[in-house]
Amino acid sequence: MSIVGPKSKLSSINTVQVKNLSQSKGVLDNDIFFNVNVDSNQKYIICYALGHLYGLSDTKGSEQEFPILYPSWQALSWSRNQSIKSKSLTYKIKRIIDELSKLSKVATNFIHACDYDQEGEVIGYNILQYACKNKYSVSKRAKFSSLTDEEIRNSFSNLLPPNHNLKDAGLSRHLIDYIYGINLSRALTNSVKRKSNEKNTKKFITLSIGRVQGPTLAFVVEREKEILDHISTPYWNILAVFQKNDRTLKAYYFPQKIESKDLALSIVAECKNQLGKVTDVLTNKTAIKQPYPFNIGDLQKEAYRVFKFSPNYTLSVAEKLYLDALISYPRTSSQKLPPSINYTKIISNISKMAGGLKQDPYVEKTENKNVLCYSVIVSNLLAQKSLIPNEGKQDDPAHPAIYPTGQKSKRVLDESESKLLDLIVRRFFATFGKEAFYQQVSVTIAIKDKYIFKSEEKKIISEGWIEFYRPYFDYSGYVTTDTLSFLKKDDILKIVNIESIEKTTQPPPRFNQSTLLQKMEREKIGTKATRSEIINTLFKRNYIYNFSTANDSKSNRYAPPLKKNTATWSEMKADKKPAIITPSESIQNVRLQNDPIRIKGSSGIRPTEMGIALVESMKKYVPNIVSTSLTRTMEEQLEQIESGKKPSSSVVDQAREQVREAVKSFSDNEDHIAEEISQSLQKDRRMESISNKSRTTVSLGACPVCQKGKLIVKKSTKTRKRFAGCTNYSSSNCTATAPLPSTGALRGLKKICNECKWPIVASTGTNQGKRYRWQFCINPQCPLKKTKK
DNA sequence: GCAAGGTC
Repeated sequence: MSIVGPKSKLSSINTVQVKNLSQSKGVLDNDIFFNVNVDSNQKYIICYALGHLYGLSDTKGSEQEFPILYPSWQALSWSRNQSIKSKSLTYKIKRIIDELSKLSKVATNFIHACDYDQEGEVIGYNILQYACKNKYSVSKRAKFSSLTDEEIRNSFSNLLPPNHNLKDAGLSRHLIDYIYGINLSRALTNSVKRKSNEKNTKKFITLSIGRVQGPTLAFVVEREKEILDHISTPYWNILAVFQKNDRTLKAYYFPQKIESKDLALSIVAECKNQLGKVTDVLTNKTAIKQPYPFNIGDLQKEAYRVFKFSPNYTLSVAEKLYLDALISYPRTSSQKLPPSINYTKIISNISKMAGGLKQDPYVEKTENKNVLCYSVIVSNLLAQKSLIPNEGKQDDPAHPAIYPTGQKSKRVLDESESKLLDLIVRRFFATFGKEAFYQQVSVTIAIKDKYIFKSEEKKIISEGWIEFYRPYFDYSGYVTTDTLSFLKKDDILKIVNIESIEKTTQPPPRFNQSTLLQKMEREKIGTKATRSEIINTLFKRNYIYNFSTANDSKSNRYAPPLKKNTATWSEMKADKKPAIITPSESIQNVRLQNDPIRIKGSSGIRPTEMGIALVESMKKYVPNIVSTSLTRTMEEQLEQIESGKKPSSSVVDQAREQVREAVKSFSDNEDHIAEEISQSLQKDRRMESISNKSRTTVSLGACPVCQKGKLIVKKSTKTRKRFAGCTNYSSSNCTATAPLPSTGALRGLKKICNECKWPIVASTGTNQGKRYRWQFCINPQCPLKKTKK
């Protein structure tokens, strides 16, 4: 038998030729096992894994003392923390493990054919050890990197012994991440829990930190510090408007940035009412290369840019498209498209799938004639002499870049799915297109032979691939009609207007989800498949939040107190314990800072007070965990394990020792840490409640029970569902409540029910895609409702 | 239940 990695691999093994499955019917689960003939006299039963089937866990039953330094491998289907969402996955894992252990009893040989990398080695190792009962050392290893017939056949006829070093490196990675992550997360959570027990506040939160979470959060905190520390300094530009005959053009004084106002004003005065002379007109033609095919990171960045999809959302939508066989495997880092995927076939298939289908949203859109529909692009491409994609440097041992399969969808895709698929299809087309060109005109104008003004503009002169990618190409920075090329050298121009413009230096921009992801990629933390998830975790933990400035039309979301010179920030600089803020002071701060205009910098991700407090505490007590150096040194050591220069035990023991020390310094300073974090937590909560109050509450009408309060829409802290409750709940214990529909807009109608006097409410709903409105008495006990029955 | 890493 042999075990390959993900199920997606089987489709390529299929190309080796999957033999008739009937012979195994009734014996083997055909969903899981495949009978394969690799060469004439060898038969294999092939099975796929679903990523990891086993995971590290606090050893069952025996409660290990904290910190947990010796976790053990358990089947993932047994672990308790499976969310409802992944129940079917848990079930599948269980089935695969069961089937594998049954089959392993009668198998004669074992071949490990997962990805030939650390994680792949561990996946297969665990299956061979636990499901098949200690078969790793007797197993053989198939090593192939590209999934071609030839390579797979080759690897099966040249099987290798298992790579113990690779396996050890992989197991160590798991152990180190677990030991650091679980123990420090628990230490954090517990310290805050103890603190809140003291104060008798029952609210309980989960905190977490890890090798990737830590540095990622630190990136956001450091950037925020840079922004708030930024001192704006003024500088000046000089803008002149020149005229020749009836045409005008704008040009900036060069060098553009002028540090002193006096200098700027004197230049303006010198140039006023003078004539300008064109000293140079330069015309350049530059190519705009075709884009690379998408890997997952590039897709996430592009989908963020054009649709504002979060990276995590993009991955989830791409996954759906993949499971429906509309695109290839999305979790890839490759920017390459091997010819074996058959470009021509895919391209012509896309043309077939186009004909007015959902997949080609532009086919009949008359309002946007500039966007080409698939069939036009396809005939365009097929008419080309050759089809060669413009590939990027990045590669992936296991998968090619993301490409559309050209298959028709069997179901109606929702809006996001259609959008993402269209993006992938057009990107795929674009990589095969012709180079585009723009023309750049640069004009230099001199006044009194002394003052230089420059103007330049770019115009696309040959669209090439951009034609295919039109709805998504970023045209900003290009002009559609040029305003400069009419100029010739030695032309004399009149100055129509000249003025100095005051500007100020700007702090660096805040990260958004896309740029944070790029930062993680650059720093090489996390993996292609997990980065976006980790950003999501930081949001979930309330370490970071999206902040929009007043300039953004979108919601002015809750902005926690963060201002230079508040206790937290001065503390950050002085590296000492924060001063206690008196309630009145902090409320004032809150009000001031809740006004988004008061917060410096651009829209984007900001750390919450808790996120800042966490990074600051960790910097003091476990600096490793918020620095990329942990990943760096870990990777160096894993390499040494892999090359046999170091035993894994010494590396893992070192991690154990470090965590033991960290946990100790943590408990020695627990009071400080807990104090800082719970204070920050309270600040964040206060902010949230203030911003909740400032957010418009939806009033449904007067409370019929206490007659004094109003019924408003509230959100249950437990179920997160909304319900109607009385505003006097906290002040005079009015417990009037009523259930509300979970979706749709709600509005009080200022009408009351004739029968029970409860408010009548209007709501909107959708039924089979159609919107409708309805009105109802919200009292669940209304007599009218009973008589109807 | 907390990590990070696979994947349906």
